[in-house]
Amino acid sequence: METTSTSADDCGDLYLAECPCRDILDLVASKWSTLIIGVLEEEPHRFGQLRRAIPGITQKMLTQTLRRLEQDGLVHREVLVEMRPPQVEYSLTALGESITEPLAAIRDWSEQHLPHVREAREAFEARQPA
Amino acid sequence: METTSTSADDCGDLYLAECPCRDILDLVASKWSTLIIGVLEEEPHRFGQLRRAIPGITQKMLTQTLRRLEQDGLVHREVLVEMRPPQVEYSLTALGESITEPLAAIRDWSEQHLPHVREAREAFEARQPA
DNA sequence: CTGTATCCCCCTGGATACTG
DNA sequence: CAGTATCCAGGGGGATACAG
Repeated sequence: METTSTSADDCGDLYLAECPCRDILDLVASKWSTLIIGVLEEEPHRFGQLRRAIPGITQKMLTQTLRRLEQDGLVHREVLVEMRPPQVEYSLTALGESITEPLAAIRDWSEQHLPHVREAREAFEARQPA
Repeated sequence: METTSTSADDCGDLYLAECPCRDILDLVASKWSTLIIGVLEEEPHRFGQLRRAIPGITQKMLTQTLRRLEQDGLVHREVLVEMRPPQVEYSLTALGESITEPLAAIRDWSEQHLPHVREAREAFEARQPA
């Protein structure tokens, strides 16, 4: 593994199949991760608040995705009250905050180019009658 | 996540569930899309060349992913020879080239922060004995 | 309120065989 | 060479019930 060159086999060359960025893409790719990060980017949320902030999500997926984000060091989980009813607050770590920028890059690209993608899709359908 | 001027609900507010960037994330997220884009970023490739350039991919996924990228206007498909054996060349469109930058942002983040993610994972495992 | 456990469906994606 | 068609296993993720 190279130290400084940022070249060759870490992601640039043809052999990107096991490239580390796949790890991150898988993370970011998951439907809910980005939504959760997007919500936490604004301010810390408790479990129920997150649930309400993200309409379609199930408890299972919320827990599951939060665990993964926590495990990967992007989200911090803090138990506010040990008693019943429990209160748990989730917030972005510094690492988590840092990924919002690349995410924003994708979002910006989407906003900017989605119309073109839509056009392309229509043009494609026009060419390929279903 | 700012709600700047672009109408609130396209990606800015809490209601990002059906945000257009999900479309793009899904696209970009798919395991093979980024690999194919990464390869085509260097130079146009024919079908078989792509197949060889991306070790683990099956014909099915290559075709399928290429179709989608073509449909979304990111990849251009050109039939070089109508006869047998057929020759088809794939290349990035201008739109496709433009997405390589946000992709690079993610890749850069990965290279920069993956060690931290790894640390976080180990620390997490240490805390949560399986 | 914040989870865990279970069931189960469906879709992704792999393997394989066949066609123009 | 560049695909299409078919079969099928595995896992993601939804719905629901239950626990601390």
